[in-house]
Amino acid sequence: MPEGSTIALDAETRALERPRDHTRELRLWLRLLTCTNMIESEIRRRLRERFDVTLPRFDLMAQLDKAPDGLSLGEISRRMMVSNGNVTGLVERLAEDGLVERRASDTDRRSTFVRLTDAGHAAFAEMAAEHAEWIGDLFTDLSPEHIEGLLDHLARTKASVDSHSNKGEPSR
Amino acid sequence: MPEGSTIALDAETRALERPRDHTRELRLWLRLLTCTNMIESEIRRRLRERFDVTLPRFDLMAQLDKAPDGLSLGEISRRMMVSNGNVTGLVERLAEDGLVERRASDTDRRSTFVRLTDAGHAAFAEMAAEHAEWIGDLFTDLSPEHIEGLLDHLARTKASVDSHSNKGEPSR
DNA sequence: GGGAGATATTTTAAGCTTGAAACAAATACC
DNA sequence: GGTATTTGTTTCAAGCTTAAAATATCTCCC
Repeated sequence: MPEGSTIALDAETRALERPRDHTRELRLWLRLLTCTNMIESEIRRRLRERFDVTLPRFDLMAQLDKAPDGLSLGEISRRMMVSNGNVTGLVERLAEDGLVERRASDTDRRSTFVRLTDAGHAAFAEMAAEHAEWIGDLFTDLSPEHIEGLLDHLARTKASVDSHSNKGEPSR
Repeated sequence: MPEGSTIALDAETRALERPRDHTRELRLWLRLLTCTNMIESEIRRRLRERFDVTLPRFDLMAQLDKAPDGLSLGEISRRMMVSNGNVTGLVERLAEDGLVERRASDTDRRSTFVRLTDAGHAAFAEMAAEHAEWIGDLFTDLSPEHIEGLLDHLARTKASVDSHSNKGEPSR
């Protein structure tokens, strides 16, 4: 019973029937998820304990802090990788607390721009400083080489995921 | 003005006042989060489109699939790294769909065990097969060496995060 | 055996998140 | 110029998620 007895079409058929083994890839995905979840939970917990703020609120403020001229809701949504409707509610609650302010766009009447208020800037500056310490703290045991290696590996992982995601290609 | 003129105590004080630079660590955290979010969104989207199921439901079924004898709610909560109350509701909804069944523990009257029904096993098997393909697909561009390297790096990252998290140390 | 504390689960209120539907305004194209 | 499509946002219903408080049961230890 020689191995090469199947013809080309059979090989293709077999590829459909007997998928490759993805054990290592699954393991990698699981570990990536576990790492991220651990860090995220810890940051979330500390933000709540220390500043009584949620992670999504902090993330949104971080986006605005990097954009002094403000951002449209859609741009925030893209950068945070969350749905539009989500941002609407988040901004609404932050505005209630006086941390952000909304302003209609001059050029596009559909669009609303959001930016941090002075109070928002001050609050974020205080949180961001501690947040950076926490991250440094959690990664304390990692050498600079380890960090650079990971950054590189993740960049290539991101590229692979990116080019094999079916995102944004609905009906055409 | 020689550099070494400060005494030991000053060095320590200065360390408190001028925190180290955590730019690289922050960048790493951001990239880790982005990678995970991209993959998670894609998997979430495919699970919904293909099987009309949510990611948490899939994750819970995956835990039960690995434990033929069933798991207590608390054990599920630990393994999924989510709150107890979350699992209560998730199991409730899965039970309504006939995918899992609950049974009181013989030895501990506080505890409930959950396991997949036959329908649950069948449904999960179908989803898991495709899910594995998706992960393999997203990671297609990564060499085996890349994957192993990442697994190792992440394991050490996890260890660092683990030992610097203040989890589960309330009072005392 | 009885009380103190630990453990397993549920309930609750609040907030987060999503996808889909609905609108409104801008842009493209004929 | 007028229609068709795209783009920016909001609304909605459903589900997810959490922390904290409440309940019930178990275990330890004197």
